[in-house]
Amino acid sequence: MTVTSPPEKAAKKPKKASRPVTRIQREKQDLILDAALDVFSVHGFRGATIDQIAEAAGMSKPNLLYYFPRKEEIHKRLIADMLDIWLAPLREFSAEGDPVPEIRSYIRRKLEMSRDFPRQSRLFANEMLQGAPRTFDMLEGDLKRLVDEKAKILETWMDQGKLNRTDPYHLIFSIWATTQHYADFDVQVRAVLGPERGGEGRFEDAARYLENLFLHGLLPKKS
Amino acid sequence: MTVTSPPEKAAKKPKKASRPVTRIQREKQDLILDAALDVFSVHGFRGATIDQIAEAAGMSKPNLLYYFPRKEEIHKRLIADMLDIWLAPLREFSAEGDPVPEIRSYIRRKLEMSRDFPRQSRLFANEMLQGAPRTFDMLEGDLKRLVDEKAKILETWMDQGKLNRTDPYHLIFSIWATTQHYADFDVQVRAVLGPERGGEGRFEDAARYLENLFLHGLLPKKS
DNA sequence: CAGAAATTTGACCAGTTGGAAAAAATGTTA
DNA sequence: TAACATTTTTTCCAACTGGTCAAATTTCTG
Repeated sequence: MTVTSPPEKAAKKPKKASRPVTRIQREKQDLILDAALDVFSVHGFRGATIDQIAEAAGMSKPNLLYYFPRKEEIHKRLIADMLDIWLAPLREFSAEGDPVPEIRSYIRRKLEMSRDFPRQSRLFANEMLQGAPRTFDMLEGDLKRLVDEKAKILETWMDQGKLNRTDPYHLIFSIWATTQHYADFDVQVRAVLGPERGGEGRFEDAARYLENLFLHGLLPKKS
Repeated sequence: MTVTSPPEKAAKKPKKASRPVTRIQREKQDLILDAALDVFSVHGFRGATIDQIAEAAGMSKPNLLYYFPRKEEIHKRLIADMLDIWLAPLREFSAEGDPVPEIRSYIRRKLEMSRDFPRQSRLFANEMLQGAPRTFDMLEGDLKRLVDEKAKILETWMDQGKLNRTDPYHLIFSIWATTQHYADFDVQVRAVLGPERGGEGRFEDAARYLENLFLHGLLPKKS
């Protein structure tokens, strides 16, 4: 059973000696990425269209495709940029300090990310909901290693009696979940809090509540 | 400037005396809804196609459209069904009991929902990420009222010294966030836990961890 | 300013999408 | 089983989709 050789995928793209990236290129690429973040973070990869992104970026579709030859290219780039920003707080989580300030500031930082980069959070959430088709390797690799490392730090603190003995992985999950909630479920949070309490102050309220929850729990000490 | 009268939208649909729904209708509708839940929960409304759903349901597109004349109809129905299931645990949250068993069982129940109805959770998450275009009224209405009511119960317990004084709204958010995380971010949870700890047992681990966190926090009592 | 390089545009295309219409097939029931 | 209602399939459509291509325009550089 003979088979005609499959059509070679146009080898990588020439990119002759990769030209030095002009001012216009940087500007337009940033414009596109910003617009694409708006669209992808709301509609996911499948639900977003190049036309939508081009319109949001104020340019024609072929013009956009001049900078990013395919839709997936833009998405890949956004995911990579996002992961960098997103994992920074966890990377800073250090064995040096004491658990209280360390955990407290980790929560603060993650909450600030939700406040300042909500679109990135939603982009990531969308990717997870879809089963991480373009991120799975990274989750199993870099992320797992990073979490394993930080979990060990937490366990050390538990051994030293500085923290209640508990599952360090689920501890990390619960910090992720509670902080990212304010970006991913923003509409719900606002709707439930109503106009008065749903303003910018909600992040300060959340920070105070979460610090308290994570450090002391809900039950009075002398229970 | 005269304008031709706009084309009347085909008045509602006759549905002559709404026929009594046959056996086949029920069966096929359930089949479609199940398939649609698979697709919508992963790709969101925009990202899902009728073809995909029809294929997943094992029928042709026009056949599917015979039961649900438009895509949005299916989605609307799924959202309504989901909200019913999803809010049941909160409705059961009662002022009668004591805070400890009440909160503990709320967490358990929400976690069981994430385990048993992950697709519904993701459908809801998708809707929130998109800014709740088809759910917003419900969030501001029914949901807000329900949460207001339960927040009052929590405040009563705080007044009685049975709970630490803290923000009851953010308390509810944190329970939602931590429990739904196991459905919405399932891939991530599994990837990070690895093959051994990422099995079915992860829900039991999570339940134990979360009960502990919410009741006692992370710091040892005699801090 | 001329020429080259970079950027933008308009026309186009094949495949997909949500959906309509009518004919064909299959139940249901008197 | 004939007459009727329900269900399914076939065919079709206009709009949208991701993407190509060559020509036109703009920007940069000597």
